[in-house]
Amino acid sequence: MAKAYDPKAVEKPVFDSWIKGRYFEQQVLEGADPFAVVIPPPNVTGSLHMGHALNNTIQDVVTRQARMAGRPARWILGTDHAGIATQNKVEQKLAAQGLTRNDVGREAFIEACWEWRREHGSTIVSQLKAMGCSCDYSDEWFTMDPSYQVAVRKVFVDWFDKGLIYRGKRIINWCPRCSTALSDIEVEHEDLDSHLWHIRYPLKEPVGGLDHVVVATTRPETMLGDTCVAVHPDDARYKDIVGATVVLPLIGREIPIVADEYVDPSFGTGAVKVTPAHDPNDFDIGERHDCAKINIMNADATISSEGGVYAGMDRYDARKKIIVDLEAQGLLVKVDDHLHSVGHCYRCHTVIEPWLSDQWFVDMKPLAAPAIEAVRDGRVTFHPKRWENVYFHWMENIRDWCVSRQLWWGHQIPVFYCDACGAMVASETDVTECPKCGSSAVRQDEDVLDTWFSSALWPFATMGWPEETPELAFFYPTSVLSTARDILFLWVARMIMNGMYFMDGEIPFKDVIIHPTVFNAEGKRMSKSLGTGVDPLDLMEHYGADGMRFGLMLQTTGSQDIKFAEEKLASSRNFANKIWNASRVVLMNLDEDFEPGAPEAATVADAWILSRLAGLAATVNEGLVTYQFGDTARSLYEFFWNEFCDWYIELAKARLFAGSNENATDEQRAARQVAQRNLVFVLDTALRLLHPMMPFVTEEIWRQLPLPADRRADSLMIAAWPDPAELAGFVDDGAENSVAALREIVVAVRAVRARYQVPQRQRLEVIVKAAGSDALLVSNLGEQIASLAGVGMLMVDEAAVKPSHAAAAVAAGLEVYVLLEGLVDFDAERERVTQQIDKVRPDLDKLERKLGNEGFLAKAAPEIIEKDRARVSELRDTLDTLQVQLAELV
RNA sequence: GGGCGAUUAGCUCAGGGGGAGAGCGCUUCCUUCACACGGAAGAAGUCGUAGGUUCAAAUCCUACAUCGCCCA
Repeated sequence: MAKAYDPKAVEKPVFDSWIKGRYFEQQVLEGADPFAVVIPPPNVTGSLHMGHALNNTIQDVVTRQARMAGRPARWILGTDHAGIATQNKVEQKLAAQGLTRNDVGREAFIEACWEWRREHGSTIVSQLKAMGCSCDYSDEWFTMDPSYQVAVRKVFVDWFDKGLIYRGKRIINWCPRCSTALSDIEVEHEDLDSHLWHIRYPLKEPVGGLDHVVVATTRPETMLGDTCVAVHPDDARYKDIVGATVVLPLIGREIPIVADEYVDPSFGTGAVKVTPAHDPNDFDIGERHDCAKINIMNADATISSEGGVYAGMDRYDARKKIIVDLEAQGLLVKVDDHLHSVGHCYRCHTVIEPWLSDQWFVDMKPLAAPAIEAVRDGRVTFHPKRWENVYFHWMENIRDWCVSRQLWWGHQIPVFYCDACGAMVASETDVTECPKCGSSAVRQDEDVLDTWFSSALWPFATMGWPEETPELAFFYPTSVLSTARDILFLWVARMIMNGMYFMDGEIPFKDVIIHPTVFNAEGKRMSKSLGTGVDPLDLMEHYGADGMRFGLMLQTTGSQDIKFAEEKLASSRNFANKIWNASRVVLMNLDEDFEPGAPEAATVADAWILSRLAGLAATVNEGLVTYQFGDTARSLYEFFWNEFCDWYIELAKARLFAGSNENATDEQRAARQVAQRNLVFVLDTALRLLHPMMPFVTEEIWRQLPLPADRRADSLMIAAWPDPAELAGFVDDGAENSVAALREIVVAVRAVRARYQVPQRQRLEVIVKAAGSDALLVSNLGEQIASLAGVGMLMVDEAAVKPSHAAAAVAAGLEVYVLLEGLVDFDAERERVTQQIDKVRPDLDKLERKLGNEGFLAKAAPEIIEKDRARVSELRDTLDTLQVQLAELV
């Protein structure tokens, strides 16, 4: 084995061996308890970012654990066709040749999209492989696969026939750059510093001395499309002018003043201009008062021919010009500063235009009801649970979903129109002849469906639905869905609704993990365009895949944000190296003829490490099934480094070395073998527990371990998960206490050595003052204490008196004297002991006061009182001892 | 406006009624035959502020402050 762990040398061959062994593939296994995960399909245009790195590590950890625990585990892989994003990429490519999609035509454009996907679509999959993700790479899905198209069409036609999908002229969110409608949740709102313009609208005829009304607006340019002015019906200021007529400035259109409950009298002037074709609330007001809906904007956000002299101008140029013109006419009353929430396209960040157009909608309320119930009654559980409230809030206020997109790349809406008789039918197969009149003048709707419409089918369409496949029967519902919070509505909620609707009310997954969002070290959103991102591939280059994975797991706590700490990856890389080297020392100390065997609690050290191992197995098991990744990673780290490496291996060395000596006795040889077997057993078990988080280094080492036949497997990833119940028999509180005492004494002696800079190789003489069971304990641990603390002579004496040339310490409640002929610095010792007294005394005082408190004695739990009494007695002993030591330092 | 989260050592974060913890960084010592990606020993915190509940609060409750996210 190399002296240091080299991820580059290990990862590729290990991964290839997993592929070769086909361990990632999982067939239907009737009668077994399946474990399935569907990957949140990454955008086919995308490359791996930190969110993916974290999310896929989580999925791999739970999948690997389940697989080792014996469940048939399948992690279903694939990508999303990402309508807008892919179309943008291909349009950019065309633009480089001076072409637009209209130049090449729809068919050629779609072919270019497929071409793009063939060239770039596997990027992210290869990156998942680099991470070691145990997805089933032989079963890769794409939301535009032919069979997936069948599923999408079936869903659309089913809903269409049941009236859950309808076409309507509504205000939708229009992205002028992408030139498509978006759903409400694809719009990101951002508060921008803007203005509230107060504009005077003259009345056609004065009413009761009033000759105008002042409206306040954040969007003056839309006035071109105003078709009424609204006030609140109870607003005394405007009571008289309701029903009067206003002459719209710049345009000259006569429009009415209406009274509507929607108007907030306290906002602005209490009078609002109403533009039904350019604002959803205005649309509703317009509907109630039967006002015209005048669309003053083109698809590219320039002013349409309805906009008079402003026609053809960009919306913001028109705004400037309109303000100038109003001011010139004396109609601009004032301009206030105003913080305005502005919607932006989630794909390109262009400001959204609320726009009146014909679109397809899904009626969500009937779909939402059972999906709410499934979370309410716990069939679906969110982790952390608080996300359920966010889900409920959105689902209970759900609005209809605009699913049509004016794009070419995507699932074309399977609705066919007959130009001869005007019939409209939805069909799972292409229609070439009108089913009503037989005409062949039939054309398909030109729009495509929202990408999320297809990805909402992911948990069952990836199992072959609508075919009744064995996979679907076996693996659905899936076990866990892990994802980022920003697609809770876009995807998770819709999957639950779709799953329940099309799978006979069966949920698509039982547990939903909403993992933290990874921000950069400054707490800012990671963004490639802003250069604030960190590339997981770079991180793996520096720290290895295991280092990156474990470093991410350490940071995955219940918090909703991670301020990315690269130093955690560095310590995780060091941890991988530590695992490597600990394994090296174990393997290097095995003999050619080593016979694997069961562990044996032959010494207190053995009993202790086996007890700790049992505790670790329980902790890790519990941690992983409850998705406590940070805690679990910490437990593994602490056990392996601070217990196994720092203490057990060091303790075992004495037996290993003594037993390998030429002159070793049979007894020593036997002890060496026991130590060897225990080292192998603990390492074997620890590697299993570590494997889900650090698959590469653990696999590489594990294959070199000589194991008993019943513990072998072709790969660690399919070896048995340690069963906490089987290990529970090793729990040994006595051994844990003994080793705790041993550690305290060793540390105390080492501290003296460090304080006086006694060279490592110089043996020390130590006296421990102890009586009764304490004396027995220390005597029994004598050899170990001696070997770990570099002690040449250890004496346990009930009546020991501190020699004047000794440094003293208190450890495990016992006095420890370290003999230092001519070395003791009395002044320094006095200062140190004084410091210790100053530290102990306040603790003791506090505890004594507590135990003198009658309320405490009356109400606290007996075991707490007992524990505190024991502590007081120990602290008092310590304090007494320290005071005696101080007095002797003269 | 409503909701959620965060505030603990210089930094990044655990801990969630009963002895303040880790990693990194820092100080001192050590190339001893697993590991310097290492070992040994240390220093370092009025647990955001103010109230309250309790025998007991970093931990529970209520306000407030600051930062962040979501919804309208």
